[in-house]
Amino acid sequence: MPATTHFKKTPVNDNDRSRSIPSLLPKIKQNLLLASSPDTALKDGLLDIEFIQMPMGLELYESGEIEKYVYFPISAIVSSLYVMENGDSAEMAVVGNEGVAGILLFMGGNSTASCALVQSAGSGFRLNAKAMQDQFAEFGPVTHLLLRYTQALISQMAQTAVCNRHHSLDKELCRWLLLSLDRLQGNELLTTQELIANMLDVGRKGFTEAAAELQRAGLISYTRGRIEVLNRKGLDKRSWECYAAVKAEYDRLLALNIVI
Amino acid sequence: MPATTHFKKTPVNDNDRSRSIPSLLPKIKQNLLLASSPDTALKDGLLDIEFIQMPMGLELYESGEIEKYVYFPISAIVSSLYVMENGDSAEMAVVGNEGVAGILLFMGGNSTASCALVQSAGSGFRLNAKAMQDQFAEFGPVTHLLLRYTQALISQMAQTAVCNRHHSLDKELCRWLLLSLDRLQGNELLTTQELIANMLDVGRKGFTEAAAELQRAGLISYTRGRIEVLNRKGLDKRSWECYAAVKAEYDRLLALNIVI
DNA sequence: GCTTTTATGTGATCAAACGTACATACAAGC
DNA sequence: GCTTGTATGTACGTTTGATCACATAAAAGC
Repeated sequence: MPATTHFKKTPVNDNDRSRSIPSLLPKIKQNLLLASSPDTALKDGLLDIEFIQMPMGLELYESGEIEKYVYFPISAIVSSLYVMENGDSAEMAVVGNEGVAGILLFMGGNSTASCALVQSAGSGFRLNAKAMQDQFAEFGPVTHLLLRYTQALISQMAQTAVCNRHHSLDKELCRWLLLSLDRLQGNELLTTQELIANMLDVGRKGFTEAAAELQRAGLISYTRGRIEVLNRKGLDKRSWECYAAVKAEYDRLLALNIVI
Repeated sequence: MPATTHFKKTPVNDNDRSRSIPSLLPKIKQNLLLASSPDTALKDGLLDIEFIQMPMGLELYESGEIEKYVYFPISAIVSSLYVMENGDSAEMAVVGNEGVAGILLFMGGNSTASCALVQSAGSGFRLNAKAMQDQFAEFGPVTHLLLRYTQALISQMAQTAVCNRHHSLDKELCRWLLLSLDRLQGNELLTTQELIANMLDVGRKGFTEAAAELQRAGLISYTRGRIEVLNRKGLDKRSWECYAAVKAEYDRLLALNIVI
């Protein structure tokens, strides 16, 4: 896929809307949460699933709104942000092909206090709220999988909060880069520094310094709109356990490589 | 209850262990989450519930441990902390008589990355893990209530994270005081500045200044081990929406005054 | 090739918060 | 009344990051 599609302006691509589930199955399996769901659940419950493009900057939902869909990214990355009235915000969690955005939908409250933003362009699926809630209400394997995913997400939020509270920008950046990278193929991110800075709600200035610092240390290399990670281990080490702890918790709770 | 019991050192009081549920019912109803549960659920599912004293500083569980109990505070307040390997920590949420500590128990992962600490002494109930999980597995009104509570808790975590990220100490303190006060009777907190400072993992120095600032503004008044809130509205205003947003979300999701 | 837009680098100032160390003052025990 | 422990106040220097303004440099459009 050429890099230009990363800046596509069309909000959604409905071309694949009419495809039958069987033809979508290989793609569906690329979302690890969907891949871990029993095939029966996929066939019965996901009739309304739609394959969509998710361009960078697309707002999946705003705070306070009632959510109409949940989103299962494949190659896209979604950031969950909490935004205050005065515009102050903080990124709570990153969601990629390991999970689903819109988790609070099936917790009972219809709206959420956070908003979700496509941080890195790509594709994914969306499923309407009703179908998702029905699946959840089965209280079967899918329900338990979603609950464990929720717990993993909570862990990520907690770790993010501590990291925000205590660590300098460059450590935060290390954690962020690794978390994002895990949800992509390859070693490069196509985003501007300013976008990341906005995501973490940190001044671009401070951010630039942190990035420069990491580049000096030989851990990353960046040019306009592109950040390449050169040394994952180095970033990991530099982030203290902020990245490793989150990753361990995801592995433990979701055992993503194993189909239930 | 005399103030001295607030510093009781005995970890748990098993005196009431043998009481039958009916005789405990009035007390049970003091926890709003339990009060909102259908009576049938209380009678069927809570046979093993135990009334306990929760002295200040008691650690209900440590990070990584497998939880044996969940805790429903009545007059106690529990803080949920996330602690890193190097000791850096952050308070994620405050739990009082409106909720339950140990929420992650029924999410599927057996252990939790956070730990819980009694921040203000008092009484409460504990219920063994198995009984709690069985109740949750019924997937009835109690399950949905617990899920909504979880969502409220997530909102509190998110708001706390943003507040940590952006606001000065005195605003954080305002939020914290109000959240704690909501979970107590009266207008005073029996805690030392140092304990609160540890809770928020902020230097005692900075904390003292913030407290002094609030006292100068006539919002609180404190002496050793005792903080009295003089002007709730003032604190609310000063905390921006950090307190109000959390409170609104709890009210919306739990409608605590209404029995389901 | 030129201009326009957008991304990134830099510099200077300012406030908030940390760490450390020390000073004070209240409380409990004997 | 005295000592001891603990809670709180204060002062220093340092660091980090926020803010604003401006300089440079790479891409995009024509």
